[in-house]
Amino acid sequence: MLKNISKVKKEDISKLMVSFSDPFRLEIIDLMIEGEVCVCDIMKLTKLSQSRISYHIKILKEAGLISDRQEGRWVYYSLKKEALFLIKEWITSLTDYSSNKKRCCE
Amino acid sequence: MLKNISKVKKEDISKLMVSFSDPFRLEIIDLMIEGEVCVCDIMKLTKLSQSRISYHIKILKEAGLISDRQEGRWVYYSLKKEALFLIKEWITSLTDYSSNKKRCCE
DNA sequence: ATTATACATCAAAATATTTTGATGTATCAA
DNA sequence: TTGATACATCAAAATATTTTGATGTATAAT
Repeated sequence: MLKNISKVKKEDISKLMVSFSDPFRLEIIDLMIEGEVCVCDIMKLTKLSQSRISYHIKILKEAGLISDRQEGRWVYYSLKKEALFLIKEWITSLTDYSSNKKRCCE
Repeated sequence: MLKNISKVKKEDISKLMVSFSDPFRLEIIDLMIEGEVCVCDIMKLTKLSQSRISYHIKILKEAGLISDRQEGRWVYYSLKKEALFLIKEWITSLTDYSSNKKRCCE
């Protein structure tokens, strides 16, 4: 079972996956691929309201997917590579270990 | 942006990610790593109710993460490798293309 | 035919997430 | 010190998801 084949904790994966489960969060994540963005950037590029963006940012932050860096009045958000690698590792363990064993043949 | 670096459609990813966003679905997915399982297997191994399992199975099926095969009264569910690879490809494009560019230096 | 098993589906209730608009806080510029 | 900007947070409303228990359908065994 997965709990045994991957070092990654299920609760961590679940939270990270929640990050990706919302289309607006995917949009925000998209914007972060190119590098740091502030809430104001996201506002300009997506037409989402400020508090709405802050809400989604909070979800991403609590999942551990993004980090923040304040610079004056601005807060710059960016993707945490380590979190991306964690997911990659997890999905890799899924693809590597998942079996095609049929029930009829065991 | 991601829409340009990955062939994978954002709606597909979002739906697949929803599959992983629920801890009970993660448990069910876990059981499928070893091969096919029926609802009755999941009932025995997780103590979730039958209709509850069927509900989650439906989500996984509609996301395209699992396939089903009927054999008599039983329906066997298993992970679709192609879906797993789709996610892997997508997360790989994220890790490969995401930049550490800081706002101060552009 | 009748009954049991395996599972799907449904409607209602319970619960959780998301959105909105208002207000709060910190930083900075005039 | 006043006003503007950038963002966080909050409570209420809107919306979506999940759970439950009941019922339905197909298969198979008696």
